[in-house]
Amino acid sequence: MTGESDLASLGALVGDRVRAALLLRLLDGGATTASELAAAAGASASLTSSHLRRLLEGGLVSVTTSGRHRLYRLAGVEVAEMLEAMQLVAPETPVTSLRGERSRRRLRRARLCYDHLAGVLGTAVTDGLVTRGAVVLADGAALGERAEEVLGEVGLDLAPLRARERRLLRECTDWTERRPHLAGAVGAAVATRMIDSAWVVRRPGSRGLDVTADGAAGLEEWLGLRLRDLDGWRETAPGLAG
Amino acid sequence: MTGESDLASLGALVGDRVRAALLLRLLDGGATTASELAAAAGASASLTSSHLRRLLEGGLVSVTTSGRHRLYRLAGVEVAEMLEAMQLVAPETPVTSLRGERSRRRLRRARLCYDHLAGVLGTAVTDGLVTRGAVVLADGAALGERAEEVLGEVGLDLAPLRARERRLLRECTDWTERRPHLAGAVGAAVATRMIDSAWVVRRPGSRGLDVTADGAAGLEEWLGLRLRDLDGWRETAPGLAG
DNA sequence: ACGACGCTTCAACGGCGGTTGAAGCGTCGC
DNA sequence: GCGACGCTTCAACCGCCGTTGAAGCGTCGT
Repeated sequence: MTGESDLASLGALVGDRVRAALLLRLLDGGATTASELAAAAGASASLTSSHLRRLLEGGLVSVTTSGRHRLYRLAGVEVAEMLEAMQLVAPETPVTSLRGERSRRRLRRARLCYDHLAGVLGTAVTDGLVTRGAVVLADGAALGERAEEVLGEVGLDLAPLRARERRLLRECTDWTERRPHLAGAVGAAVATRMIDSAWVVRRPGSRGLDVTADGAAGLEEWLGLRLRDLDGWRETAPGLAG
Repeated sequence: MTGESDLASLGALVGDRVRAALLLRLLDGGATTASELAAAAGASASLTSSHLRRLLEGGLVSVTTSGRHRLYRLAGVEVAEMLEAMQLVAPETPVTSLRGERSRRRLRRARLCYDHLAGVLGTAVTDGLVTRGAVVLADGAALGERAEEVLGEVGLDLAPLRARERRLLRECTDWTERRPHLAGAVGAAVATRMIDSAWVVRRPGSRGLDVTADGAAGLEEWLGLRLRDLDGWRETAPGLAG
């Protein structure tokens, strides 16, 4: 019993409706105010505050105070990875409303998984990188021969990434797609690049993403991706923002 | 809220002292009787039974009945991976007793992580495979040029593994060592081989492993591993069984 | 400086869930 | 077949934790 890791208290920490909603909301990797978190979790300010305090004490989130706002974020990559691993096991909550169904589909289409792309878009970009020889997913995950070249086309330089101690590539099994997508330093860099170039924009108050017209064009040129043709893409309304 | 995965109920399921102990006990990947699980969790038979029922309903464990015994095991790899991811985040329970300290050290030294090696032994074997060019951990995880040859030396054939749909290589960050070790189909095959050749033996009632004299000799010959010289190995008593 | 606002703290309530012990049920050994 | 055994089920108790509403505290606008 003793000397083991304390799974029980960690599980209990995640095992509350409100706290789980807070963690999922924070899974976009951003810093979020307490009030926005309250809204996202559908809970009162006081309740949210007490739950955030417990998440803080449990080391799952960190906080930086900025003026009269307190910005919460996930405590680190391990927390995000843990949440992803849990989502892979957790059953889906039944969809009750039309709103819920729409937001579920949007989330499935494109979202941030802490710092990299996930959803249909995430797996498609990964597939595209594989096709173009930038990434190899045969045995495990490795950089392909054309990695420098392909990533360079969108202005990504591998050198600074290699310098960091963080693992370059990591596979992350997508919760909705049940297929691997690209994570690690390279996955994060690709996501950052796409946000910076406004190929995708964050959907306010969610970890969901919208692909812009620029993004659709850019992805087709860069990786030969035709978003419209992807499984699970057209299920929803237009899908292009901006 | 709706359309998300139900993290909360999953967390709550893990978030109980007894259930967490049961899951950790099952993390050796084996099938275990209800009574042994009760003993491991330090709970009464009836209590254990009710908890196992909930784990069953939650899809975390599966059961096969054999005579008057019921054999429980983890429901799948995803569950094991989730538990590993959680252990990486969970704090360690404070060690209270001498017994606890000894078992903790033994666990740290060598154990099964569902189907592959973990602990000091797990990372050391992984390092050895990297050194010998069977595995590359530079960017992600991939087979090295000498994979066939090196694995062949202990009678492992990659062909049947490739045929399976399961990913060949996966990195699994070790909870105690905080470093990657080898998982995936290859990691599982290596562990199975070592158990079959009696290089290591399961410690009864635990996921801990003991290295035999044969194993120590074999590992030195195969990978040039000198167990005695490993960090964290000699902290404990002899360490050789059989 | 004043009030509005963002957020936290506190005390009190209510209910879910863990725990127990005894009874029930099927399986194995003699 | 009988009893021992492995395991599960049930009813009842009890404690903890999530929830609420109001009060407190620091920060920002004017």
